[in-house]
Amino acid sequence: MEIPARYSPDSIEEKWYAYWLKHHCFHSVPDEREPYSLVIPPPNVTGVLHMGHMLNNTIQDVLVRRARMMGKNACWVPGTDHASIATEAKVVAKLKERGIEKSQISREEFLQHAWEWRDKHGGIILEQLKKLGASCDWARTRFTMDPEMSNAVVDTFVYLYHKGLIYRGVRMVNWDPAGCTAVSDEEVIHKEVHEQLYYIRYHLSDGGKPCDQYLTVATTRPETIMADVALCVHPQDPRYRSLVGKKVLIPLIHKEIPIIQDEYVSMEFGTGCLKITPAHDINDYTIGLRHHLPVVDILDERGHLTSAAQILVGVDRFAARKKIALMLREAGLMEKEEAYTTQIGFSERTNAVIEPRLSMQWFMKMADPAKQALEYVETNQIRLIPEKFKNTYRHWMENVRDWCISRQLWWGQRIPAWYLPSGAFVVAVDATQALELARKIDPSVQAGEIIQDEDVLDTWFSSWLWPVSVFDPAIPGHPERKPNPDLAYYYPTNDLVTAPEILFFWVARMIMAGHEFCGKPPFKNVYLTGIVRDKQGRKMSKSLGNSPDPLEMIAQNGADGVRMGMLLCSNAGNDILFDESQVEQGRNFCNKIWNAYRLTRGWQVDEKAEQSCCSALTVRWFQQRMAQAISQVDDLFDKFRLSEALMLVYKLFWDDFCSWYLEWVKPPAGMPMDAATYLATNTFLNDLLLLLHPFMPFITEELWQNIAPRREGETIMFAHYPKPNLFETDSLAAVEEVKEVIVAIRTLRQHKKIGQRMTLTLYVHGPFDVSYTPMIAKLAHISEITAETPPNGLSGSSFRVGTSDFFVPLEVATNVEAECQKLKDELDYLVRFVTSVQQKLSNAAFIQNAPAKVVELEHKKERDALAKIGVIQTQLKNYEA
RNA sequence: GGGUCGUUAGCUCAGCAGGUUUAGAGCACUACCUUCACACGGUAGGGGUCAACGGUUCGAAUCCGCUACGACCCACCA
Repeated sequence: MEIPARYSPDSIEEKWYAYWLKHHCFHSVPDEREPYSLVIPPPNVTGVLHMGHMLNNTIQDVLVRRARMMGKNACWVPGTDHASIATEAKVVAKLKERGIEKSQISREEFLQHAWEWRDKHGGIILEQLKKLGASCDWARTRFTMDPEMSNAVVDTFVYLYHKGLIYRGVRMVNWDPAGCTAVSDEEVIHKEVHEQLYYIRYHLSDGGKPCDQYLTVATTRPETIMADVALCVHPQDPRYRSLVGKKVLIPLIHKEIPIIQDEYVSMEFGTGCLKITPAHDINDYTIGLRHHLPVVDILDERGHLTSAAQILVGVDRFAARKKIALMLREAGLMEKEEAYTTQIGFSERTNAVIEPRLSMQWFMKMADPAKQALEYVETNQIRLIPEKFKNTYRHWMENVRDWCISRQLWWGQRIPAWYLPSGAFVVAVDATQALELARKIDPSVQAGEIIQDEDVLDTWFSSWLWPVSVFDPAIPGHPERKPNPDLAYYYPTNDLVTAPEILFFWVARMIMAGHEFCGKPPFKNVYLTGIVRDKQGRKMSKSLGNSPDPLEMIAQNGADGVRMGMLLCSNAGNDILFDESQVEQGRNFCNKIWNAYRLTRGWQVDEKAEQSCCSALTVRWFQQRMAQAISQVDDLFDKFRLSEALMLVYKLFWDDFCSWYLEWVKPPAGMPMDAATYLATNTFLNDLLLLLHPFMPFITEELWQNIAPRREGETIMFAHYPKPNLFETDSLAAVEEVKEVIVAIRTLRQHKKIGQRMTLTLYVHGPFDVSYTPMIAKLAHISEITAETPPNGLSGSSFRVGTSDFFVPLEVATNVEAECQKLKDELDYLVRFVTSVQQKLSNAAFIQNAPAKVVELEHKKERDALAKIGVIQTQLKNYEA
């Protein structure tokens, strides 16, 4: 049986994923076991896998696989999000390519296209997750626009409306002129931009004709001057006091507007004179309300000037800005222009500059839900990992504003409100119920006369129900609803793994919904991953083209290698500077594991052979080491320190198991091995595979299947995760000293150019436990270790481990001068060190104040260093003699 | 403008209820080695005044203050 020297993942990964699916290993149904549940942050239905997903889902898979092995009934629910604005934008673009404008087709036709698009591209991302090894319960896959999921959303709306938490009103909202929709505050991203500050002259009006006298106004948005309804100055500003109450003319259109005063205006900024444009600025809007000013809206939904602007009608706002500036210059009304840096809001989805716009929208009151959502986190009923996000979370929850939940889109759950001809409206789960309610207002109303609201709900208004609705879509609004065993069993879920950027969008709102509908928070731990960045620290994005193709990476290095690469650099909450070399490290590790298996596979067992002393000692040591490592791993998992847990297992396998254990027990080439050691080695390998499985599911399954006979359907996924045992730190420390001795002898050989084959004798003086001699003998090629004093005049080298001196007789010519210099340097260093320790010890305050333990430690340092100095001095003397 | 977090080897990070650390790990690097599991390897090794300054303390990478730089969050001065 020939096993290749290199591990090749592709066929193996495919084989085991199919096997797991075939045997329904990922599927979970409620039973008497303790549940462990986790819901996927649903990716956009038409999205493709990027590095962020890779990281996020690898972490989830590690958690869920470990829980499963620990005997819990683990359930990881997958699914996708309809992502209303993002998907709608994609469909609109797609239709445009085919020469179809959204405005030319009906809502129904558009939705048909959208569903076609979804059927074609939806779920690709879930297929990609399978390549990663994700152990999702695919039978439970949900989509936020599945009929029953949508019903839940509608029910929720109706329920909250009747509870008084949802209302409709005209408000200044963040308008996305590219998406032609309102967006919530959270979907606006502020960026610093370099703009111009224009200083524009408004001449005073003399009965509609311009006087010579003028006021200068500084603005970044000259294209909105046509929407001005007043100029405003500070009441205390002496420059303008006499002008208040007079009128000025808007440049270019010569419309007369008043000069008013308001304390809002800052006297220091610009000219101290502010133009008031209520329709296009939130502050101006509030000032306008205060002074009962009219609202002149000159922009349409796409950000083009309307006829209300009188000039440049139909021109885009930014083009208009340039043109107006030009016209003002030509008219001699532009006093000056200066560079100006300011923050501007951009749409998260379309990257269009957000336009403050007055419009009728639906809102949800957030004050009360936020209070409860904050309390869960403050009282640690929900743990944020890392904890630093608590501050950010608190700040947001304490300053939350009402949530604009309506979107002027078609792709999504349509708002369940119906309007009567009179303009009154009713909120109901469907048209039939709506008609009933409508007739209570106007008994004469007919079915065809009530019209449903054209808008849909914000995507987050469906995803905030996710941890509830995936288990039971029939949420609230149904007081008579039946108890649902899935919800009762799996809710609340255990962990949520997501990105900090959606802590407010999604996590906070899920907490609110969970509380509202289940009376309990939806999860216990929120693990916030970092943003995946490239080596230069730039966010990985499609537009930058700096994101490696995850599937390509898996094809190159195997899913296990990629998972390991992701995990190694993923400490919670910090951004991840991703470097493909880490994936290479993962791939190399797979190969190491593979070859350790190859080695043990090749061993012949001799039932009659006695276990060697060395092997017995080694097995005993590794038992201790395993026990220690298992409890360390448990501890790291409790703290969600996944990358450290993986590193620990990595070193356990590579260093402790391969470099030490296997080398110690390895029989000489062609020789058989005793049964006891063989059995122990297999057990260790088995346990190591179990520890590794959550991180690297495929290779561990492959090897686990091979190291012992398995029945069809059996899988490492349900093998019992190793439990921590007690271990003796003393014997572990003893073997650490053994390793040190071996390393010292190896170093000696290298420096003195003594071949590995040449056996040496070792003299030891001190408390070193000589019962470990066989282990040293094997790896350092020592023929014997003796406690005798070496005969006088014997040449050789000495070293020190712990508090024992070692001496190796050597008859090799040495470069005495170089050797002495090296020893002198070392001596120098030690003398300086001892001096500093002694200084500390001679400090009365230190002796008085420091704990006895610390003082004793310093004494020990002194003793050890002095002893080392002694050894070196003897060596030097020997050389000089 | 306000706030949060960070700055430890070339890189990514751990250590931070002050003293068992004369600051650790992995990767990268250097030298030697194709020796019978693995060159996607072995053995050995080099590398940091813990961002700067000041303070508290017998003692500071660890606590406090300030500065610089970086990241993020929040915010209606046009």
